[in-house]
Amino acid sequence: MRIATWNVNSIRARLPRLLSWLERESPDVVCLQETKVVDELFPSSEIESRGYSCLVYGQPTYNGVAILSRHPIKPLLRGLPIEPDHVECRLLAGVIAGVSVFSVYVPNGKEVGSPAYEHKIAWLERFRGLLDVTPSLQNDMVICGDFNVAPEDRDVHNPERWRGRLLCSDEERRALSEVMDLGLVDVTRLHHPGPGPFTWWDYRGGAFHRGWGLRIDHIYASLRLAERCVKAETHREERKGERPSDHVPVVADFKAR
DNA sequence: ATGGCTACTCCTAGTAGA
Repeated sequence: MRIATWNVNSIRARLPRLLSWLERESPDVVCLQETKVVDELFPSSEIESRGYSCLVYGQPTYNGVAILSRHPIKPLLRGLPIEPDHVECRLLAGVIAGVSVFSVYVPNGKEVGSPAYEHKIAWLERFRGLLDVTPSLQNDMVICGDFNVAPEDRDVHNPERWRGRLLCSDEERRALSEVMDLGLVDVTRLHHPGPGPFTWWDYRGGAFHRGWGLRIDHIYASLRLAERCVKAETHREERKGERPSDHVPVVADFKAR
């Protein structure tokens, strides 16, 4: 089973690239973030014609998550329970072939210490609370997404320059590690000691060309599922060429039980 | 490096992203 995650930075802007990538890589499951579109305008028919079902949870302009699958999807969750009045489409989950699949888009945080930053930390804490009562943790579960956190220095092209800054601050890393401590495995790290592989490069300043990347997109598997992970990679070629997202896909392969 | 992209929208200029 091939499971992927990709922050596409607008599903409509990225549709041609997504479709050709789907045909080339044939993932079984794809978790998308930053789709930036309401559900009625999600390009479901184009994706379904390539053999995928779509589970979507979107809003105009901002955020938006989706799960594409070659196998039937049983919807599980849309958003964090008890969301405040301000709705943000950042979490979607479904069950696919016995695996609980989560697509998450963690808030960016804007600036260390800002209200947006506090919201990011609180969001991770609430997410932890949700997972803590999820029985799937003991079974087959995968949490894919843009976590907007580079967990360690080896996830950063220049750790000294980034130290303490947004995406790398101690508080963000601690909030994420408390989620991981519930019993999740970073499957990329099973196969790559680092530095990298990076998943995001700023659009500005030729960051990709200069190698100024971060690893902020992750595939986290429950202990039981992680045992079956035989391969994990990033598709950095998707950062090249015509109209790329600023993120690239992360792809993991799991052997059958 | 922190600018100097990119994509969005009921303000094509202002906001957000990371």
